[in-house]
Amino acid sequence: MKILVIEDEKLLADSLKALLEGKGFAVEVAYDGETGAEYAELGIYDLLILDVMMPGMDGYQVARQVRAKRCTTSILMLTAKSAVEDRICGLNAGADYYLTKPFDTRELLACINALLRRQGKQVDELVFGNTSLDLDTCTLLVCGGKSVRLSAREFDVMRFLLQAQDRILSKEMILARVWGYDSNAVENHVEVYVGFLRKKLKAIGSNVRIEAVRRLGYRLEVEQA
Amino acid sequence: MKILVIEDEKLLADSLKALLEGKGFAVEVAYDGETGAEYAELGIYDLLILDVMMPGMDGYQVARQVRAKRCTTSILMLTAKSAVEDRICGLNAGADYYLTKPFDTRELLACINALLRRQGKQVDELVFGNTSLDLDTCTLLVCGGKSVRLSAREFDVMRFLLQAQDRILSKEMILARVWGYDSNAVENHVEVYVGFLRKKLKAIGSNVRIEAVRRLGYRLEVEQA
DNA sequence: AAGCTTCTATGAAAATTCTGGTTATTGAAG
DNA sequence: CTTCAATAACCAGAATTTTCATAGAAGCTT
Repeated sequence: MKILVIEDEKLLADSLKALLEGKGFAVEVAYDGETGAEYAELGIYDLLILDVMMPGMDGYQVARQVRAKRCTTSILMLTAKSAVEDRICGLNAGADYYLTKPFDTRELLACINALLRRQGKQVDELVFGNTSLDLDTCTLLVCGGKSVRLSAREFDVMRFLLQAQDRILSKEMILARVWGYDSNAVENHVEVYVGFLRKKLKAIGSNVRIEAVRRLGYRLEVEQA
Repeated sequence: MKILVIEDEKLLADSLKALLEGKGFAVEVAYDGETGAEYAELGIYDLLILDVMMPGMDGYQVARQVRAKRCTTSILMLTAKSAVEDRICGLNAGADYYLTKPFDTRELLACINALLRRQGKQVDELVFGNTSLDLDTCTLLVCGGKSVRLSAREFDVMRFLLQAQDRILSKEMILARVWGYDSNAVENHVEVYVGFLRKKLKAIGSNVRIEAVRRLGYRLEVEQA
């Protein structure tokens, strides 16, 4: 995670850098608006922390220019100006969050997390071996390879297996979970669907195998080459 | 643009609703946390406005539950609690922005815009494949080609599909979003309107197909030549 | 009436379940 | 260490059920 701090007060800028680096971020600092905007437009940062009041180009101008260049990096505006008008101005200039100084460092970190969480590839994916299950599209895909759609029932079974990772799931458990506790489906249904899934896993070249564990059930396993 | 307000003070809730509807948003209100969470989990809203202090389930709990259900709707938290700890708690619970009462309506609107802008949903045109939807004229058009007018209902369905891009939308979700969660429309209505849209997409030579995903719903797909 | 929306009905398609038979694995007895 | 029942797993295809697409009629609204 790469953060650019644009702040003319060296003291604050440097202490921010230290704080954030302590939390594991890669931090760069620009001490004026012009260079800040220039760096920001590279589009290589995950977040900009932007002071409003700076000599030369102020924070609003930087935000507007960055946005005008279609750069969508999240912007956290940080300033001593606490008037409502200033906050509105900042948000309208393209900021994603507005925090007034003096700020609590824990609050700053919570904001940063919220912003990164929002843009972060909210990976709605379950993974095992080289294979993952996309929850949005019900698609099973091999890392950098083929993919295949699952039917609703196949998807439910696969998801349950992936959630269990390499633990063993009994057929009773799978039945109860996928078909429902009170359905009258029988264990053979599980066997049939495991069969379907094995076929599809093989078709896309997955290294995940559904291993049958006698008397106990099934579990996922990564095939050794 | 659909907003859900979760707020137990009827007066505030209703004036928020009026304010936002005046700005062209479709607004629904839940007067307690439980029903609010239930509605929110439908995933049909573009934004949740969430009060923290409510009897029963409070705002933090609602946010956490909604996030636990993998619902990524933006959350704007609104509350009288102004302590730093509360703001941190809200953000960590999954909120995207934290605003303290009393708030300036212009600031609220600026926040909402910032959040919606971030979702990339404020654009005047939704695009998929070679086809786009003009929000001003309710017109579906193929890049450099023909165009066709959509009826209001067709438009709502198409817009929802385009917002979801290639994610699968269940008929239930489309019903809730387009016809309203409390309408007595049935799933066949969705099927019928998908039929209409397919006809129009074909008529203008679009490469966008509305694929039916059995048991799960519909999704957009670009037709391979 | 025209156009949009809703409703109903029907055939088609696909997913799911069921069935019966074949193959594999286990554990105990020889 | 074999052999052999017994049990479990697997498979292919048929039967069933569910879901989907479409046409056309009916109802509204303007």
